[in-house]
Amino acid sequence: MGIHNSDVADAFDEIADLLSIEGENPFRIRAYRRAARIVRSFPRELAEMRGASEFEAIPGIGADLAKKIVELIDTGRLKALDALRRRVPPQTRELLGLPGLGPVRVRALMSELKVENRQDLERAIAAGRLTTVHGFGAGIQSRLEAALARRGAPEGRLQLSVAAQYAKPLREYLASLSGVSRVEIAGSYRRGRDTVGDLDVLVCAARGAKVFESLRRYADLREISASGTTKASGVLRNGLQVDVRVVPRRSFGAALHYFTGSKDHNLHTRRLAQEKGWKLSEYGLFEGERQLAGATEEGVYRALGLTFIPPELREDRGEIEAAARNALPELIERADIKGDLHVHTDASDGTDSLERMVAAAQAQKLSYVAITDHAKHLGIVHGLDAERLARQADAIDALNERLRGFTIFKGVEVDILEDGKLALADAALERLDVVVVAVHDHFNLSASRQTRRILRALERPRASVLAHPSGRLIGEREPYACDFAKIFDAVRERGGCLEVNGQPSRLDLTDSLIKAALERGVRLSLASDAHSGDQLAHLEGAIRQARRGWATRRDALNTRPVSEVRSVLRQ
DNA sequence: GCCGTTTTCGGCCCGACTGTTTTCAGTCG
Repeated sequence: MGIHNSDVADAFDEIADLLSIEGENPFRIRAYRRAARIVRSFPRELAEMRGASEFEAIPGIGADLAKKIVELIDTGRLKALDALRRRVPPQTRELLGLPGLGPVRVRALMSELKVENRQDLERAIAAGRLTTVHGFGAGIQSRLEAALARRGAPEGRLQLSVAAQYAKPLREYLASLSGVSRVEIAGSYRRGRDTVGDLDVLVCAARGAKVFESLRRYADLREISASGTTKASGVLRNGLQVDVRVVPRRSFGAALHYFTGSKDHNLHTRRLAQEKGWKLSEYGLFEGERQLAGATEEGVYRALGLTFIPPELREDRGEIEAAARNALPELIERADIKGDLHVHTDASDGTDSLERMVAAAQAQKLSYVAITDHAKHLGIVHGLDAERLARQADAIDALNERLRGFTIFKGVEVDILEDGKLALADAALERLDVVVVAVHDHFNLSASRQTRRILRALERPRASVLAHPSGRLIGEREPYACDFAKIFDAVRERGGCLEVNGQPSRLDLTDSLIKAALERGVRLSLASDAHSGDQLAHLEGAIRQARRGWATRRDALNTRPVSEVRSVLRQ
């Protein structure tokens, strides 16, 4: 059993929690949390790397944490964590997740009442002992009772597209209120992250109280948990947390910057301000009392000596340094996209005919589309065999004859079998323009077998696009274990493409893997993987994801005109 | 615990809201 990055991150998070309950130095705790975040989204498997010296080169990982990573990979354990668990009962962590309970109050519960987990807490409340502890009043008790009654874990993160269904109506409602001049959904929603934990809503208005009064009447709202003069928090009926912040016009840009995040990006920009002797907060950039910037985000960045940083890049992954050098990438946009190299029809598991998919692509202002129905394989519904694939190719040739200014590429999406062979023989692929290869089963092979399997498939002469390359399904399945660096190099060397799949539940590649791939010079294919005409809109998801991976127009094949695409695919 | 064209020691973002307070600590983002 190998150690994955998420195991390392989990260990660091647990250390941070337990240290906080112990009352350790908050900056030391922050270092562990930061390291956990970095490791969790790190594009390479740490276990595949060379060791301490390479770990130390990662910003945020120093000598001590590098040694701990080595120990965890080599032995599967961490002595420091084991010792910590003996000093602080590990179940106390679950108390930290309850509203109003932080490290100080958890420590008080442990020492005063011997409360170490949720059950202990329930019993203490039932016995009426909670309010005997200093700092615990009736208010906190009733909040805790409510939280304990709700049971289970708090609602997890929503897929971005699901969150959008709630964000858009809320935004419209708030924007319609009198006195409100502008509303933005900020946070990870605005950064285009693949999942959203809560909605951070920024409202430009002179007075917060009136806005919050109206918020209380919003039909989809379940409760308001906090409400002051500039800030209110509530929960929608579906459990989604909503934080609304009201700011005046002169602070709107600074507040939008602050509320968009990410946390690490904000900390970094605030440090920049500090170095110049200034102060950056949600109210603006200040030199003493004097406001230097704040009405617009552009103004805040400019005053800090930075070019405007698109929200998708704000993860403190080098964007601030790049902006200081005026070296940010010109991120890919919808208008750059000329075609889609991965769509399905009702010949396999799609719902629309070839003709309707073509019409939908034309309506999306695309100039080409590749029809890539599934090839026949175990578990694939209505997959095409060589004969049906040939008949579809005939139909596409005939339809291409009639089309003006639009091209249909003949393609297929073919399974990579467990041993790396393809589910169709090379001969059946020869006539096609685009061969999309993909893993659809056996996700749990060892990293070395999974890597060998995919590398072998990429050696097939006609394989051109590796679809949804990590295999992850958001909230359901993690990326499979595999040496992505080797796969990226193989794709580049054969002149193929890595797909960025825009299906809302996939968004695969992930942002950090896209960035890693581009650093290795790999070309992308941004694809909708549409199974119906209206799903061509999923291209938007692929574009957002590619932007988060620092992709420019030049990084994607399907920003090129049809002639160039054909020659690249045929080489 | 990390990090360094001011530093290898001494810093580490900043503000809102709540509750139990009587001037503020704790929590949250």
